[in-house]
Amino acid sequence: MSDDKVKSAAMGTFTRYLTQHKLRKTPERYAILEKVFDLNDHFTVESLYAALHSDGYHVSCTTVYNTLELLAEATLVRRRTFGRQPAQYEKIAGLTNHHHLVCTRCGKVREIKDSAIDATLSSLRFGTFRPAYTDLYIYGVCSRCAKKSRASADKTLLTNKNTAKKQHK
Amino acid sequence: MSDDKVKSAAMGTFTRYLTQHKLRKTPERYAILEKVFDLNDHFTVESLYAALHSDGYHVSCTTVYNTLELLAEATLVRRRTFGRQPAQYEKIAGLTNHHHLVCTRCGKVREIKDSAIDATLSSLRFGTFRPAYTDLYIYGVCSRCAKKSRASADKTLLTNKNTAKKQHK
DNA sequence: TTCACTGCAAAGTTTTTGCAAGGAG
DNA sequence: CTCCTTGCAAAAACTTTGCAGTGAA
Repeated sequence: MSDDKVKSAAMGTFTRYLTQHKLRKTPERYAILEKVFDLNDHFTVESLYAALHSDGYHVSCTTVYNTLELLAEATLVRRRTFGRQPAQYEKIAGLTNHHHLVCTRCGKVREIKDSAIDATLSSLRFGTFRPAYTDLYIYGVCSRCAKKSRASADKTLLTNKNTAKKQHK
Repeated sequence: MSDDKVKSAAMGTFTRYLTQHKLRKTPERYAILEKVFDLNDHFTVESLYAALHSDGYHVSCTTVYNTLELLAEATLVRRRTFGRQPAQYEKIAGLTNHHHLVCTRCGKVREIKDSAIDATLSSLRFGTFRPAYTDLYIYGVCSRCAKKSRASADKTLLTNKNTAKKQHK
């Protein structure tokens, strides 16, 4: 499906959602939806807000939050949180499915694709609960951090300062 | 493995971690670790703080945050975030593996167990990245919300007030 | 003795809320 | 014409930071 088709399908879904819930179809809401579907990766409230403004379109922060919540309820956008960073959002349709490797040491996130996981996940059924999409985080230590800790096991005195600082990060 | 064994293993790991990183073994840190391993489910910084205080043990909020971060780095505790709620923590060892069904409508979380998923997940390998544990969230609409929305599709006028209020939740 | 750790209070950051003005239905 | 929405500013909620005193090594 082309990006444009994905976008217009999303607009249709959103319109239906708004109608069904007796909510208003305001220009702000559609402007935000369009922008979200133009972006091809994660974004935060702030970056979306900035992107809209740099397009010369003024929307308040409140409205961005508001609309993203609606879009999330309409299953057009997902919201995720990594560590203690601000919430990240991304459109649901039109993105290839992916999962996240998160380093517990440095917080770095790497995206991965794995069809075996996808197959298992998409076959899930839970009685009355209707799954729409899933989120998988795999925590561990990235190679860089693993190497670092192997190194520090030796030069104990030198790394002293580093480990102390880490604590307050 | 019994709860006590799990706990003392955790204390051993923590001690090793502290030594290796040249950090101090303070009573506060061990008190927090013990409490964490006494709890058998999710907790927040606040509930842990309260639990310690009701035991008559005074630790500051700062120290709780601090120590939980250390425990997370030592892979003894995991940190997760559901929706916009405060971060939830839980011990890693000694809890049976489980995943979460999250309702995108009302935010309710239900724990589930599924050995097929566990099998797939535990077999994962990603080159130099060493997986320690995983986190799976399955989003969808819970039966209660599904029923509610089916109902509101009809009695449009009556539900008007409800949908409006939801927006600012 | 040293300097990492604790606790408090103050500051930050992200997100939510109150309210008046505006515009969709 | 109604009342849902917007935008601003103020408030809230959670977390981090600065600093002085304390205590682990």
